[in-house]
Amino acid sequence: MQTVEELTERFRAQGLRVTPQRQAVFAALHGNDGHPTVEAIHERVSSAMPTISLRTVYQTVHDLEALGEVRLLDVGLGSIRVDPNVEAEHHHLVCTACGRVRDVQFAADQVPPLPRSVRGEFHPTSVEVVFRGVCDTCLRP
Amino acid sequence: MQTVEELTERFRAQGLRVTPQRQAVFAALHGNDGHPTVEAIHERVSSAMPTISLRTVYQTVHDLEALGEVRLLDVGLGSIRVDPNVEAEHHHLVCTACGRVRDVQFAADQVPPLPRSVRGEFHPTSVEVVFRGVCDTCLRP
DNA sequence: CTTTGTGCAAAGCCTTTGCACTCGC
DNA sequence: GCGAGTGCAAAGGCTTTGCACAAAG
Repeated sequence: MQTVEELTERFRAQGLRVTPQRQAVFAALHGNDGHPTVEAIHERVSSAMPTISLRTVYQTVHDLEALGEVRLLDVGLGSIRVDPNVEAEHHHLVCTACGRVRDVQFAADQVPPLPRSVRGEFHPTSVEVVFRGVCDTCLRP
Repeated sequence: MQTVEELTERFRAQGLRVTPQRQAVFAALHGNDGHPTVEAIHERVSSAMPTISLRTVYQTVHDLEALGEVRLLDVGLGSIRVDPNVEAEHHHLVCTACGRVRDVQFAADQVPPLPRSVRGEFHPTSVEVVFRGVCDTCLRP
């Protein structure tokens, strides 16, 4: 994801306004390699800006998604995860014990292609590989 | 998924009771190669048994999952999909236009392995590959 | 000044749950 | 009969939305 300054410019260029609240959300996500829930972003930003509402975070996150600056993941844990890593194609490891989501890269030739059996019948725009299991931290307590 | 009779026996063997409602849910799923939502199963069963409640469908579906007779998928479309195909390992094509989910098989050597970079740090129990895109039916109207 | 963003609270959607009644076993 | 299953309706998460006020451009 881009820096706060870059995002400020992109938002303005799109006719979107930039507020301190939005910049606080930008800052909370920039350089973050986690996959926070909207709630988690809200909590984090709240410490510096106690009146920010969840609504503002949801809207900012959706605007960021529309600009392609984040991806919103639904890994089946109930809440949406915000993934600020959009530069590199990657996939995910989901720990079913702690709910943490971790990125994992695939070598280009390891990304599964659409099987021949359905080529021509389905026109994919993206592939997502999700490994579910237990992370090391949860395995040895 | 197994037949209504087989499921009846398995349920009884587990100390679970078998009611006409549950058998109606079994029947709605057996031999179904779709991925209905709980709501869709409920509607379908309702035509023959108008008083069946959503609660009963949810509970039956969860019991089926506990016995490994169905898989519950969350493909990020809001509702859970019930996948009666548990015999063959397979993956999914999700049409972002109509919401339909279709099975797709991978050759054994095409299923992506956990990348070397994280081996030893994560202990997967399952891999899920989801292709998102548009199905043929939606492409040409 | 116009228009978008914000905060609050209420509503929506899907799923789960409490309770009393029913009915499998 | 005992206890799990059922139906109804209410409650629970998470996300979205209506409204009036605030503030960016």
